[in-house]
Amino acid sequence: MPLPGWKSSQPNQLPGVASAPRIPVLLPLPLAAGAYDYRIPAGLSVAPGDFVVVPLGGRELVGVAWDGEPDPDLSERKLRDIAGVMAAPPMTATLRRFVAWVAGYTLSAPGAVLRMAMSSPAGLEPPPARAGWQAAPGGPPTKLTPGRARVLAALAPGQVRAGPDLAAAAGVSPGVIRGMADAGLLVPALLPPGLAFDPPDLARPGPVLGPEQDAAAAALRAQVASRDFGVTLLTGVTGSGKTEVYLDAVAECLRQGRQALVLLPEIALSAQWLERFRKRFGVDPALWHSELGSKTRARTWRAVAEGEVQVLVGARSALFLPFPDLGLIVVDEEHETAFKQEEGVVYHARDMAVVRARLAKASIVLVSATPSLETLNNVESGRYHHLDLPERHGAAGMAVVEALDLRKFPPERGRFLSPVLVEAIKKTLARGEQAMLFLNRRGYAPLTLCRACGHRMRCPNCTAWLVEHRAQKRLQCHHCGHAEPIPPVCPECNAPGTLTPVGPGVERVVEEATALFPDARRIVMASDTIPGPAAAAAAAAAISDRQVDLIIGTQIVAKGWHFPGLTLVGVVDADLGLAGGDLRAAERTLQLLHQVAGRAGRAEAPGRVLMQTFNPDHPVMQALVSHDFEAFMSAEAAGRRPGHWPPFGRLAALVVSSEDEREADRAARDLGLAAPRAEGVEVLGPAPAPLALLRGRHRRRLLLKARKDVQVQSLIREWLARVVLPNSVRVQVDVDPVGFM
DNA sequence: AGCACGCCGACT
DNA sequence: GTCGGCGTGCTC
Repeated sequence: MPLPGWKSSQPNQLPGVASAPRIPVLLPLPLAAGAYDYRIPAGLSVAPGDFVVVPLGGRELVGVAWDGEPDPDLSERKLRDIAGVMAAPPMTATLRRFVAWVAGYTLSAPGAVLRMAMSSPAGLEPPPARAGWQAAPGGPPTKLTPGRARVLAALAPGQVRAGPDLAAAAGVSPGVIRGMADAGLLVPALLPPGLAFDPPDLARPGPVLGPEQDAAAAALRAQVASRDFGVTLLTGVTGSGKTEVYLDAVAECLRQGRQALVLLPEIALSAQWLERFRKRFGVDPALWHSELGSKTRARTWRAVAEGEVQVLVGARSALFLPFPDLGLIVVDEEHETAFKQEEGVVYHARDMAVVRARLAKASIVLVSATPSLETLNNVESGRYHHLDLPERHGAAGMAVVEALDLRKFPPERGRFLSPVLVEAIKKTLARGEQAMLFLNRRGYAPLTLCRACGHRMRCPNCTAWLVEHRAQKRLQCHHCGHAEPIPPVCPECNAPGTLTPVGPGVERVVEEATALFPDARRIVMASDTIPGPAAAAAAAAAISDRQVDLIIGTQIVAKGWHFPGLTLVGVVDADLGLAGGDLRAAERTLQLLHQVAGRAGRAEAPGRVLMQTFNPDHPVMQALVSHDFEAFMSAEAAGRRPGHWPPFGRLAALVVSSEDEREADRAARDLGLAAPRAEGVEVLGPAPAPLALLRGRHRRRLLLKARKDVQVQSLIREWLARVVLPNSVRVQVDVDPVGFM
C-alpha cells in the first residue's frame, strides 16, 4: 500500500522543494504516446486549451496545452520549458474532447487528429495589419485635379482606407492613388482590423414555404432553440424544399447567437447552393475546403475561432474548425460516401459530426432524399427524429423512370446507346428541351486489349486496368498517378495496331453523341473538364441559360444541380455500381441513380429517365422505377440484420500492406492467427484487399465483424499489440469501412 | 512529422 | 580517405 502522496513525490526531488508546474501538451504530430509534458516556467500562465510554443528535438512547434495529469514518473531532466503562449483564442474544452474522442474511435494518434484541428498554422498568428492610405496632414492644396479632389473627399479626417477601396469610392484608377502618394498628398497608415466576413442578414424574408415545409421548419427551429443536442433526419425528394427548411434552422441558430456549420459532400460543385444561400441571407457564407489559399484559410480559421464567422459551409474537414459555440450542424446529402475520409485519420464526417454536436450541445440535421441505412436505423430505434417533406405543389411530378432492357433493345455494334434512348434524345432536342447522359466512368474506354493475343493493358502499380484518355492520347491509372502513351504495338505480342478499346467511358459517349446529334450543343462535365468551383459555376450557368442542349457527364452531374430545361436523363450503364462484392453496392447505386434521376423535369415540363440495364428486374431498378425507396431499404435491412452486418453490427477493416508480396502475406497470416476470439466477434480473412496492389503496395485485408455491444476499439488495440510486424509492413485500421479501401 | 544517427558505394 | 544514400528511432 503506497503511503498517501507517494505517487506525486518526484524521484529526484528534494524534500520540501516544490516542483515546477507541468502540463501535458498535445502536438500536431502522429505520436502514438499522445501528449508530452512540459514545464511551465515562472511568470508564464498556461491553462488547458492554450496554443503554446514548445521545443521538440531541435525545433519549436505549436501545440495545445492539454487536459489530464502530467506523468509523475517522467524525470525532471527530460522536461523542457514551454517557450510561450500564442495570442489566439484557446481551443475550447469541447473541441479538445472531440479531438480525443475521434482519436479513440478511429484508433489514430491524438496528435494526428489535432493536426486537422490546427489546419492553418498562420491562423494562430494575429491577423496582419493591412496597409491603407490617409490624407496627408496640413489640408489639401489649392489646386487639384477633379480625380484627386474626389479621392480626398472620400477620406474623412483621420480616416484610413485601403487603396482599391479608396480608388473605387472616388471613381479613379489605382494609378491616381499611387500618384497622390508619390506627391505626398496621401500617407500610408495601418487599417483598423475590420470584419473579415459579412454577417448574414436575418431580417431578410425567407421564401414562402408550404404548410408541411413550415411545420418541419418550426420543428427544427424548436430543436435549435432548445440549445441541446438532438439529431434530426430531414428527407424529401428533389425540389421538396429541404434546403429552404434547414436554412431556416440556420437563421434560428444565428438568432440564438450561436454558430452554424453546413457540411456539403463536394463544396467545389456547390455554385448553385451558394446562390440559394445568398438569396436567403444576402451575403456569402464563409467557405472551407482543401483548395482554399493559405491567406483565406488563415483569415477564415481565425474568424471562426473568434466567433466572427456565423455560418460556414465546408467539406468534411470543416468539422475540425475551432467554433467557440456551435449551435447547429447540417450534413447535406448525408448518404454521400465523399464524407468518408480514407487517408490518414480514417473517419466518417457524418458520424463524427453527430459526436461533435453531442459534445457541443448542438442540433444536427442530416439531410437526404435517399438516407443511408445507418441513419434510417437510428430513426427506427428512436435515436434520431425524422421530418419528411412531401413533394411541393406547383412542382412538376416526379420524373417517370424506366428501365431500358439492353437485351431487348441493344445498341448497334460498337455503340453504347440503345436506339430507344437515341430516339428519346432526338425528340427531346426537337422540342427544344435539354437532355443529359450519365456514365460514371471517366476517360474513353475502361479497358484496352490486344485483338491478336488478348493482352490487357494494366497498371504496373495497382490491380487495375489502364483507362484510355483519348484527348491526351494516354493510358491512365485512376488509382495512382501512372500514365503512359498508348503503345503503337501490343507490348506482349508486338502485333501492330491490334490494341482495341473495350467498353465505354464518358469520352466515348461524347464521341457517339457527336455522331448521332451533330447539331446539339454539348457540354462535358467530368472531374477533368470541370477542374474547380469557377468552372462548375460557369458550366451550370451555361446550362441554365440554355446555351447547351446535351449534357454528358460523370457523377458530378448528379450533384444537386437545378436545370429547369432538362427533361430527359439517360443512364448509359445503370448496372455499373452493382458488380463486386461490396456490402453497400446496391444501396449506393440506388442513391446515385436516384440523385441523377432527380435532375430531370423540375420546372413546368415533366421529366423522363431511361436507365440502360441488363438487369431490369434487379431490386435497385425496381425501386427506382416504382419510386419505392422505403421498400428497398427495408429489404436491404432484412438482408443485413441476420448476419449482424452494419448497421446491425460493427465492422472494422485492417489492411496490411507491404511492397513485398510475401511479406504482406506473412504479416496478414500472423495477424489472422492472433485474431481476437470472443463472444459475438468474428474475423474474416485475410484475403486480398479489393485493390490487392495499390501504388506498388500489396494489400491484404482482415475484417472484424462484431455485435453492436462489442467495444471494437479496445479489441483491435489489444490485437495489434500482440503481433510484432516488420517496419516495412503497414497496418491501416478503418473502423466502419464504407466500400473498399 | 522532422531530424539525427546509422552503416555501405562513388568521388576529391 | 570523405560525401551521401535513406533505414530506424526518438522527440516531454
